[in-house]
Amino acid sequence: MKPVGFHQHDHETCKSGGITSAVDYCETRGLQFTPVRRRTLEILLHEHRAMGAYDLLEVLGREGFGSQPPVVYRALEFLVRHGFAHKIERLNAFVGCVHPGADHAPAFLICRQCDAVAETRARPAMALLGDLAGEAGFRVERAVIEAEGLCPNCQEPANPGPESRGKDPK
Amino acid sequence: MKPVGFHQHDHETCKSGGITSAVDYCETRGLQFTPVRRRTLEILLHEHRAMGAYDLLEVLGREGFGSQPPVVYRALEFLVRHGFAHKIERLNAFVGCVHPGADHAPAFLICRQCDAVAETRARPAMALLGDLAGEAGFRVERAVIEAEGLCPNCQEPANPGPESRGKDPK
DNA sequence: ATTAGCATGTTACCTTATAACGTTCGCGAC
DNA sequence: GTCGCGAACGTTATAAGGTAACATGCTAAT
Repeated sequence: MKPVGFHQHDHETCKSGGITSAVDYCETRGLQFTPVRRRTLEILLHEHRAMGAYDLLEVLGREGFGSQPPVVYRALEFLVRHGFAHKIERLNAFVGCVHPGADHAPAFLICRQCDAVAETRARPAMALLGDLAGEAGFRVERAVIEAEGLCPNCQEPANPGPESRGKDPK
Repeated sequence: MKPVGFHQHDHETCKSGGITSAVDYCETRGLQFTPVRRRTLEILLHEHRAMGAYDLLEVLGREGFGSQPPVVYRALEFLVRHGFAHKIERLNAFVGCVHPGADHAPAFLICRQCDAVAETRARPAMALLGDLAGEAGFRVERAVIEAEGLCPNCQEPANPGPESRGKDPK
């Protein structure tokens, strides 16, 4: 059940950090960090990988929250809107955000083997992209940058797929 | 019905160019550029914007091809696999590729107003991204880069949405 | 107490995508 | 020639992702 981040890290800390910074953020702006929203973010942070809305929904349902799609989509919409989570377009899935608050132009590194997702800074790449686009007269408002490949763990031949939780090699 | 490219261009040429280069490519590799595949590409090139699979399917169906989803998804899979078309993840939609063959690390500029999609070179941004990822030990295999914003046409206040074909401003 | 706003829940439905299976056609082996 | 094969196409059925619309309950302001 090891939560596959790219490197060893104190997962408890990164989970609780994500939550407390969401709490703070909401408090200072009068936003309601309600139980579903909180729990949804907790699950995302705990799993530390991209999860489909319906996977989340199943968990929420089992825990006594509503079990219909709008429940989870609304929670996700809130989390994404305020930067506590991100949608991975490539996967139609969601990840919790580990760098709370901050300036946030994230790019994602998606391991095709174990589904782990890491967030990295996209600012430089964004700038370049903005320039290129500018030459064409296009004004960029936001950009999706998602790289797919192999994470450090999965590059070691000894780790063709971390225990049972990995994807089929297909 | 003006096919909204970002700037004026000889649309006929870009259409027929796309087709003939696909024909060539397929010929030299013994690939079958069948009627459905050809027609699917023609439609994409003609429209010159991102189209949903089901939009395409409707057209194909009306023209006497099969009218069930797998028909269009298979054609698209072929076109995408060989680089004749691309999927825009952000939109769950597809565009014809105008730079046939070539080396191809495309980034997309998506106008949120009129749905026009332009392709631009992503190589420099890719390189940057690859470096950043490398620092984290991640090996990038491919990347999705999709910028959303306003195309030159839609930046002019006079063009809040090109005639009837545009999106609702919402 | 009344009203307004927002969050939650539900039902019903739409869109996007794939699995599984049968048929047809072209082609090389025999 | 015809047998067997692989590739493409077609179908039915169903999975997976996402939203519209409406009812209920809480809280906060008047």
